[in-house]
Amino acid sequence: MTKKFPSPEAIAAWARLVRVSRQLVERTEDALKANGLPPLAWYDVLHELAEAGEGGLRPFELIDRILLAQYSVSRLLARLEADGLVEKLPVSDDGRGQTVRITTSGREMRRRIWAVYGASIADQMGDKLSAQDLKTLASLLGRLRNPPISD
Amino acid sequence: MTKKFPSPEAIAAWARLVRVSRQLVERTEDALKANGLPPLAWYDVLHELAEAGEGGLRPFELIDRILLAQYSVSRLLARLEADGLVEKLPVSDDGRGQTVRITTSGREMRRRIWAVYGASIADQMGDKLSAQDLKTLASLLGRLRNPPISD
DNA sequence: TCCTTATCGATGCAATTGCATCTATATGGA
DNA sequence: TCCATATAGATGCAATTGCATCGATAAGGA
Repeated sequence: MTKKFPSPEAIAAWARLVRVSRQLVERTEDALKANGLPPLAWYDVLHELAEAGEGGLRPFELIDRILLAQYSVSRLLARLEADGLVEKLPVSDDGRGQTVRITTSGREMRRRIWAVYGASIADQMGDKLSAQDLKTLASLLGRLRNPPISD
Repeated sequence: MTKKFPSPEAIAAWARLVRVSRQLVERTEDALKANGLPPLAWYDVLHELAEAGEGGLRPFELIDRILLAQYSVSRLLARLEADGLVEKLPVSDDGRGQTVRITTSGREMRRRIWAVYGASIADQMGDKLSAQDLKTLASLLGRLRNPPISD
């Protein structure tokens, strides 16, 4: 960690970034709760698994994609399985592991969550900034990532 | 909640925003932990109280400034008090309430946290974007806020 | 004054999270 | 083959969080 201090612009941008993202996520979580739906993290997993298709994903692959701790994923999957939204299959060539696949009702739940989640994104982002501004925003944010995304 | 779907640009910007802010905050929290310092939330409170000066702040005023639930603030203040970083004073004209004031060691702790926090902001934001880009970013984010900030 | 309602802050309890560690299997070298 | 080490995933326990509610004081109207 370099020993130095941030510019006023960096501080202002940081504060905005942290505040705004918290507010947006919170509003979305509230909307989900209000509709009796599970938290965003569930969507993230269901989304990744839906993308992965029939082959499913190993839990450790999921850890890379959604950024959660190993134990968080382990428990999240246990809850999803208990709700019948995913199924765990033993994997032939690695006795330690398993493959997680989304079920039909998992896909159904994903759709129901998206109805609320997508609307929340539209309300909170699409309605506030033009397509051009959204691209600029994404690009600037991409440069903050680690590793940065140039696009 | 309007029933509609977000544009691809809105989805991309949302994903970036959520991911990047999570990553940045996480790295900062890790840096604090690595230096044996308390979480960011402590800094937020100490910062607000330092700004407020001798008069201190009522807990409910703190709730407005840092966006935390009432019970979170109540417990956070209890921990800060237990660590001698803040002190609670009865308030004369309202028997229900109290005034919270930062102590000398609270100011000291704030400085120590800032040494790490500020460096993290500089590393993660100041070094990645120009002052102009940081202003653009803050401005775009401001328009996502509720209520929006025009600047 | 009395009563109803609102506000301030704390807290019991259940659920969730974080940390450390565990079990089981895999891998690679002697 | 045997052993040391690494990786996959689960879990016990303590700390933290979220929800609901509580106790206490305040405010406002009848």
